[in-house]
Amino acid sequence: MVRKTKEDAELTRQRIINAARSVFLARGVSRSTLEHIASHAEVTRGAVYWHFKNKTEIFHAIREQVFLPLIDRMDDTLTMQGNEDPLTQIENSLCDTINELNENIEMRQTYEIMMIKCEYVDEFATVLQQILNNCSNITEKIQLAYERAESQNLLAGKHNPRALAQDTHLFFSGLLHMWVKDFDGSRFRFQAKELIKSHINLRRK
Amino acid sequence: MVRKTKEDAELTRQRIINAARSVFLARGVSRSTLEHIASHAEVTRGAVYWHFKNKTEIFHAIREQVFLPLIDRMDDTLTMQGNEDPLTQIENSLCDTINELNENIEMRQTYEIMMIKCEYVDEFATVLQQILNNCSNITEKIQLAYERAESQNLLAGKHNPRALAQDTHLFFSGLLHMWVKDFDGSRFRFQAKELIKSHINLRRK
DNA sequence: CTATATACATACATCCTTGTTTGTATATAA
DNA sequence: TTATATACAAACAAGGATGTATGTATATAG
Repeated sequence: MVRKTKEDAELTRQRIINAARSVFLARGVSRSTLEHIASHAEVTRGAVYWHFKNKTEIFHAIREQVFLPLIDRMDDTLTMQGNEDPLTQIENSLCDTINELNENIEMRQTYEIMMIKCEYVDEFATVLQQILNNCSNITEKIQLAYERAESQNLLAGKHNPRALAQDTHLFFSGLLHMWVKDFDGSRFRFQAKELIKSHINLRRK
Repeated sequence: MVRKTKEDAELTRQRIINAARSVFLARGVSRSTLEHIASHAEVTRGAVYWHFKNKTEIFHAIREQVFLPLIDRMDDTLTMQGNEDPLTQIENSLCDTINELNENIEMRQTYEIMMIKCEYVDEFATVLQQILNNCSNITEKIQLAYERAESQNLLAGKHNPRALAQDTHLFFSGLLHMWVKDFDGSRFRFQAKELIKSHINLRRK
């Protein structure tokens, strides 16, 4: 069969993306060929080349599909003035991300690909800058929350919010890396939320 | 020229390893061919195949050459009973690693390759387990130091050493990842030691 | 109803890359 | 001194992988 409607076409595009995510995860980005992806999506390389210029474009599509919404949500959780105190807000936003990783297969796979199934050279090197930029944004958001916590006199000791935010960000960054590497869940996944909780409790008065 | 003495042979072996490190760094592990490595080492693929079974073996050689001594040194710094207090001992051991990254080119390159220029699939997947094991060891060492700090009544608040050690480990793990990604040094490298210092100060009474 | 653009499938040409095999000069052991 | 193992270089064989070019059926616009 050929020539579907626009909806059909969009559907095969999505199937190619999903197939690519599975193949990238299993074989790594560089060892994945367009033939692997195509056959896993039950189409031919012709279809893949119709929807994407090359493998790199598929990679970016996968990345954006997961990370663009994620960044928005992270921003919301941290900025939203809920009825919790700022420290709990930080704790919840971190735990939410862990929850998403547990429940959202696409997100979990995408994280794993970006962290340990991809080589950041040539066309992929630009992604590193984007990652660093996102980190800066998140750290700033966390800092704002710590500033609110400080003004509400919730913090133990007299540490400045900037340093606290950077420390929290690095902690969480490390946690995510370990979470991903901990396949069987025996080392980090099972206690991720407790680690977050005690990290935040370190700062509580 | 052919057939050198044993010392000559060992020397070319080392040149191949050094060449591979450079090539891996520039092109990523999977895009690096044995021809790239050979020509960069000014030998032919024949020499490479003589010294190594394949690319994977070179990869492991690079890894072991840097990480085996590193682990030993990290152990020493943390276990050695110096005249500093345990918290300073932890701080110093982390700062030492940063110093090494700054000064030791091979180590810096190797870290970068392992973190962002390598895909952990198939033959490389086993490395993940080794990484997790190393992390466990280091965390335990840090925990012992925190226990000493606790018994010397150096800690602010009443947090258990295990949680503190895990938090420190995750923080440092995140820091190393960011350190590597921060090419121009504008975001993390320049303040890495300050970040370590304030992380430790968070725990100080 | 017809023409055209769309959404693919198929076929083709080219370039690497890998692993192995063979050749060879020389250090070294006997 | 000679035989053999060593430390490579050079040649060989074969299989992918990529990008493009071409073919084609059909939705859709006019």
